[in-house]
Amino acid sequence: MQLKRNTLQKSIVLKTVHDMKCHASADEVYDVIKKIYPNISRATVYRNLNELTKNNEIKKIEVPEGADRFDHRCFDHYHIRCIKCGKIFDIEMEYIKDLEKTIRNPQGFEFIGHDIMFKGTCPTCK
Amino acid sequence: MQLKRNTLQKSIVLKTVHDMKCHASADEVYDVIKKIYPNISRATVYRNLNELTKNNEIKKIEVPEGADRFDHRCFDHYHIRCIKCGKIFDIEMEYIKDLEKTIRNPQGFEFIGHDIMFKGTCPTCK
DNA sequence: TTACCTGCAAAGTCTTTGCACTCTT
DNA sequence: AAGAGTGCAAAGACTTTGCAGGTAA
Repeated sequence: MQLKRNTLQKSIVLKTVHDMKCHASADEVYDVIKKIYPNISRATVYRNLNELTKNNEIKKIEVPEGADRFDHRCFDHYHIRCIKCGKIFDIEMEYIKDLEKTIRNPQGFEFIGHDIMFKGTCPTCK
Repeated sequence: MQLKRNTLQKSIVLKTVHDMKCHASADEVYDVIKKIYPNISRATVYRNLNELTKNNEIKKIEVPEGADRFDHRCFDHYHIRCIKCGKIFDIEMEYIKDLEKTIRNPQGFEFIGHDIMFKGTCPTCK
């Protein structure tokens, strides 16, 4: 499915995620956009972030401990979450394509993929 | 830290998680308890689940897509989440103790551990 | 006795949704 | 013109918290 229409709001959301170059939450994206486009609605930001994720133009990182993050890098990669500041960082590690194949699977699950989330302390918080 | 006091509520919460032998959410635990102990408060269930987690008597599985789950098995292990029914299942796979050691770590993170969450379809939903 | 725990209700965080209006196509 | 997208406010899902009263040690 493609974006059906090109609205100003959609392109601003995409551009903002790309420009931020970090793992921003929907609200952080919203706050940045609001400064240059004060009438945008939070709901519109959420809707567009989700649609851009579906279309693979950005990547959603789902974080159990808090708000989901949005990443301008679309390829699969792993993350670490700092337990002190809560920020998400990229991990420099090859994506393990075949991880699913190493699993004993007597029940017969159909695997689609996996995420690895490391926990730790970032250099700033250490 | 240990449980400081043994209250009826605490022991019921622990017993219920053990007896359920599944990856129940806090609300599912609450619903079961409510049948036999109708006056218990949801807040008490949440508080006790969190305290039991801290004390390593149960294990909290943090799920980005929904409510956290509580597991009676305390050792580290991985899970799969069915994208259709949302249920969590155990994965029969060795915990990779040394995963953190394989990471290029020029920024100098301090690693504490990791979680792997597989995605897929369970036998029932397939 | 006293500090911890409980029940209750309210609030908090993050996200989605219903609705009427607007704008792309 | 049609219907997809928007802004707004409300609601929804999940969880935590403040407070007054209750209870284990």
